[in-house]
Amino acid sequence: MAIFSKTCEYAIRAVFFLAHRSAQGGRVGIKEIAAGIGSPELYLAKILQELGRRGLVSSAKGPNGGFYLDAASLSRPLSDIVEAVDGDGIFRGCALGLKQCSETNPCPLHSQFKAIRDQIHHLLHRTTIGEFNEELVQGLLSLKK
Amino acid sequence: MAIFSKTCEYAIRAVFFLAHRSAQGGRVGIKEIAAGIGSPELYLAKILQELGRRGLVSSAKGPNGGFYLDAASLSRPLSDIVEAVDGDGIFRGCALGLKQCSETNPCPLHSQFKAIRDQIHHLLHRTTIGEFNEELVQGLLSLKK
DNA sequence: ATAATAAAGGACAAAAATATCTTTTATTAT
DNA sequence: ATAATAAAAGATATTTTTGTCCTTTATTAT
Ligand code: FES
Ligand code: FES
Repeated sequence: MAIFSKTCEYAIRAVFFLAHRSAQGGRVGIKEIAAGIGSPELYLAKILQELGRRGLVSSAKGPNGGFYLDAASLSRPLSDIVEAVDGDGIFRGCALGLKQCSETNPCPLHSQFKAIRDQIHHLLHRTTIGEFNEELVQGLLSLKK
Repeated sequence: MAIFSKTCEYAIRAVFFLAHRSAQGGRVGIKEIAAGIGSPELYLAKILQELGRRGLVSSAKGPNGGFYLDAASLSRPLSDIVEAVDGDGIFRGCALGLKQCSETNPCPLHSQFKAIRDQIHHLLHRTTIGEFNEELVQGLLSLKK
């Protein structure tokens, strides 16, 4: 098991890719994004459609069309992507799968895991989509392989 | 998405259940365990079979048979269960799904996530299977609902 | 207007995870 | 020895996730 679903991994990588590409103002076709992050093209298309519905990415049809991020999207937190794709289970769910995580009916791992979960939440909440553009441009960070 | 697979959640809950039940020396049938943690009986049977092969639980066939944990099992870390069921992805895998997580080819979330992953690893490694028996007996902790 | 381009949408397919069913094997008590 | 018990093992079924295909819609350039 990974922290995020595969779908969510693709979504985050794609949005990072888009962020740094559309910082220069251009639009990016699905083919280029998929090649850039190493994902199945048509599956990624579905994912971006959903993110589009939720206002996390923008797109334009026709020649010179493609996906892009506006300034508003660039400043949104990663947690928005994660919630859109994987829901809030990773933030609020019980580590051992109890119906609901609570202080009054805690599972054995509750107190320890709550602390870790909160860290994940804070990390994703304070990190914005556009935050890594510089490093991506400089090739210090990777979205592929 | 949750932290662990459903299979792994069942596995941990079942082993906790067994731990506190076999502290008094008895064996516990699969029906009772499944009812105790709220899991599908026959699916749990498969899971416990696999844990048995790996020496994490013990079992005996026939009348008065059932599952139990010996002293050795009680002192093993939770990470053994997690690795047996979910593999080591949660400890070593890249948050964004890159083939391998490394310092030389880091994804944008690498440094932040590595810290969190390490915490999860340490938590599961230092926590033993038998550790919560007292609280379970006292009903302070829950394995169901 | 027409043709070309590119995303949107709906239907379908394959793979993996979860769950169930049936038969076999080992153990115990009679 | 025999019958009853309970886990092991193997086969099958269902559901969810992941991935693909095909048609439609919107936009642009000619
Ligand atoms: S009840 Fe399990 S993590 Fe809170
Ligand atoms: S490379 Fe992604 S978490 Fe280390």
